[in-house]
Order: sequence, then C-alpha cells, then structure tokens
Amino acid sequence: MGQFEVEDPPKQPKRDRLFYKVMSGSGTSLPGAFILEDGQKLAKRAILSVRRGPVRYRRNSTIVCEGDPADYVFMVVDGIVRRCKTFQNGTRAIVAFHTPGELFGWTDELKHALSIEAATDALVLFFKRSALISVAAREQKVASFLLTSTTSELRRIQEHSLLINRSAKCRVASFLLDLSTRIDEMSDVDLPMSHQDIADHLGLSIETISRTITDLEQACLIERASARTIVLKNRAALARLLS
Amino acid sequence: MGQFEVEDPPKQPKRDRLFYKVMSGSGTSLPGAFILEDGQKLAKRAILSVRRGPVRYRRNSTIVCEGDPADYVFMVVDGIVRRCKTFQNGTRAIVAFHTPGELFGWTDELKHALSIEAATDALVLFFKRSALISVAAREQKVASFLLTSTTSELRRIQEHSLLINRSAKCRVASFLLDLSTRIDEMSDVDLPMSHQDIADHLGLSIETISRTITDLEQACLIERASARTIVLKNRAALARLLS
DNA sequence: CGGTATGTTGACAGTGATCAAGAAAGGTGG
DNA sequence: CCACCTTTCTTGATCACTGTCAACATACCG
Repeated sequence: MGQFEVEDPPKQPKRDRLFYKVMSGSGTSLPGAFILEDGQKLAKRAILSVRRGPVRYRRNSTIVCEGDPADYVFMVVDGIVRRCKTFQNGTRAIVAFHTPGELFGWTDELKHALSIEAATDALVLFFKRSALISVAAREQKVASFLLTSTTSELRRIQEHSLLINRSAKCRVASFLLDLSTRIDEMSDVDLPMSHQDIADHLGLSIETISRTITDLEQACLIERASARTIVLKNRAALARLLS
Repeated sequence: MGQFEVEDPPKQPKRDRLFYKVMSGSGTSLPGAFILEDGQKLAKRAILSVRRGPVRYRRNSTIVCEGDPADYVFMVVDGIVRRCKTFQNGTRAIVAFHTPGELFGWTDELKHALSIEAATDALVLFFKRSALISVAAREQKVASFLLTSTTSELRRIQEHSLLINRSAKCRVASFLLDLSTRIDEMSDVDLPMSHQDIADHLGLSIETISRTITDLEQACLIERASARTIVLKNRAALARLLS
C-alpha cells in the first residue's frame, strides 16, 4: 500500500457532497435494475461508517502495488486514478482510468492483480472490504450499490475491449469522446493525463498518439488549443469513426 | 431474440447437476467475499423459479441481437457462447466467450450492447431480469451470486484487455492457457470454436492465428494433434511468454 | 533563467493484414 | 463406404500501419 498522507480539511465539504450524490444514485443511475432512490439514509450512514480518508496522492504516486492484499476498495473523490500492469520489458498497460465518484478495486481475489496509481494529483476514499461486505449483507441498498458499480465498470471495459482490433485513429477518437462525457465539459477536453498514459491505455506509442491527434486536427474534427487541451469540433464525425 | 427450440429432455439431469453446483458455490468460489456455502436451498429454489429453458441453439445461431431489449440474463449449460459486435466494414470483435456455468448478459442498460451467439451447439438457460432483481432484493444469497458472477466476468475481461498491446504470440499463448483451465482438460485443448472466432477475440487475422500456432509448435511449446486439437507441451514456457 | 519532463515531427523497420492458392476436414447424397 | 462439395485451415508473397530511434520544440518548475 502506498504512503498515506494527511487529510485535506478544505476539501471535506466537496467529498461529502460528492459522496451523498453517489449514494443517492444520481451519479450512477441504473435504469431497469437496482435503482438507488434518494433518502436512503441508512445505506449512506452504513457505508460512511466504514470509510477511511480521503487520502491525498500526488501525480504518479502508487496507491496499491500489483500483488498487494485486496483489503481495501477505493473511490475517487478528485483527480484521475489509473489501474495498470507493468510487464518485464518495461511496457505498461493501463486497464482503466477512474474519475471522481467511481468505486474501483473491487475484486473476487485475495490480491490486487493490477497496480493503482494517481494519474493526476488525487483524493481517494478507502473502504475496508470486509466491512463493506458485512454491511452489504445487512443493507440491501449497499449490496445494490456494489453491483451497480461493478456492472458499470464491466460495461466500460467491454466497450474499451472493442478497440482491440481497431485503427489508431479510431482508438483516439473513442478515447476523446469517452473522456469528454466523463469529464462532462462542453466541447473542450482538458486532458488530465499524459500522452504516455493515453498511449498505454490505448495500446499505442506516444508518437502515434501525437500523430493521430495531428491528423484529426487537420481533418478539422478537433482543434489543439494547447498540448493538453483539445476542442472537439465535430463530435458526430468523431463518433462516425467508431462504427 | 433468436429462435426458440424445443427443450432437450435427455440433457435435463446434466443441467440440474450443473445448476446445483453453481448455486452451491463450488463452481465459482469467491475467497474473502460473499462465499456461497452449500445448502442454500432457498436461494437455489428462488433462482430456479425464474428460470426458462434450457433452450438449444445450433452453432452460429443468434441468441440475442445487438440492440435487443435486455430483458433476460443467461447461463450456459453446455457448449460455448460468444458475445460480439460487428462493425460496418464487416469486421467483428468477440468480447468474451462463455463456458458452462457462467452467467452472462447482465447489464445496467436497457438494451444489449453486444450480440450473443452460439459458438458451438449450446444449451442456454434464461432468467428474466426483472424477476431476478426482485428475488435478489429478498434473497441476499441471490444478490451475492449476481455480484460474484459480475465480478468474475470483470476479472476475466480485465485480463483479456491486457493483451491490447501484446504480440500475436503472446495473445495466442494467453488464449490457449486460459482456455485449457476453463475447459479443464489435462494437457490437450480441444478448441471448441473456429479459428475465425479466436482471431476476432484476439484482434488478429485467421492467417496470423494459424502461423502463430505453427511457430509455437516449432518451438515445441505445443503440438497439433489435429487442426482443432492442441497439446500444451510446456505450460511454463507458454506462461513465460505472457510476462 | 536553466534544466527536466513532455510533446512533436521525420526516417526507417517490423509485425501483422491482405490477397491468393492450395490442403485438410467435415458433411451430404449416392 | 466413397465421391463430391463446402467449409475451415495452412502457407506464401506483398503491403500498410504503427513502433522505434532520433532530433527538436515546448511546457513546466525550481
């Protein structure tokens, strides 16, 4: 487990707002399944009681190492977290990025199969797995929340896995569109993570990332406001690249 | 939803054995989390009460089309089922294969994002989602089973997504090792699906699949007993290709 | 202001896709 | 059981996309 740092008092109000939003279901609505209605005070109190943190991590610091015991489950409060595996030849694969409000690190194994690292400066809540499990056994709403979170993560990674045989242009377009909806900005996407992170997530090299962005810009689908800020000028055309 | 066929009476005993095994947890053990102990007669009876089928599908027939309403969740009883998406240019990506005992098709969306097809002749159980959800709300063991199944699927696809930037040799080795443990045969893997299916799952062409198998055979890691039967002669060396 | 990390662009090489042809396997009807 | 046909698999030749290496530009930070 990575180094713990002091809690960040000024951020507390933000954490509680976010946390309430998540537990009331407005952040992760689930049509047709376990809908988390508002006002489930019991479930909220139950989960809050087993929370630790939030803990602040600096960019690129490690939260969990591959092989660490899977005693904790996490929730991003602020920033971006990546889950990744580094191979012997030094290459790295980033399985997923996690944005604020997402629960992650839930597994059915005793050890984490992937490292968990802060892709940007990040605030992270900790939940003890064993406590969460016993709460879930009593509180049906908590069990629903766990299932909802896991199902959402499954859906995201299934979508991501569709990129396995697609071109670089398609992968980058998919990434930009997905990120823009998750960051939830209007038209300009401020890339929170490095090109290296994006490359390792999409299975491309940083050079190809750069070149592809240039190509998309020359095709007038996007525009580079700065190296890290991209304006999606034609979402429809970008989406057409995916099909 | 695909064509329904008559039930297959002689297979019934097998289905019930399998189903009991699954619900008793011996097929999908979950260390450290919601352990499904033996003798949970209530949960078993509760789930069985909302089951339909089993329905028999012939190889390559469609069980669910992309975009069909997600009213049902499925369980393979016999054979192999694939979940896939076909793109406009005709290429296809197979997100996952499902082996007997696996629950699949669970989603938090109203429609299935992927087509579900029989990769071999297959027997499939149906569960009405709405019924499953209401049973899960009453029966904690059923909720646990849903979470366990979803978590297992998540783990599998996360492992698969690590292949996104690996070589053809590594992808094929990974596939063969995974398949051999899932089919649970001693040393020889009888490939249940076509090379085309494997190619679409690994993001390679059928020619590369064939060539890679030839390479692995010449390196004495495997041996081709027939086109569809492969003997893993050196599992350790195959596993070394993955790291 | 200098130094490091990050991003961009070019030249070239390598892995795997594509196209094409042939071989093996499986299914069907005689 | 065999001949035939279709599907699936194998192997070869060529090409394209993307990785690698290198140089340079820019941003970031003390």
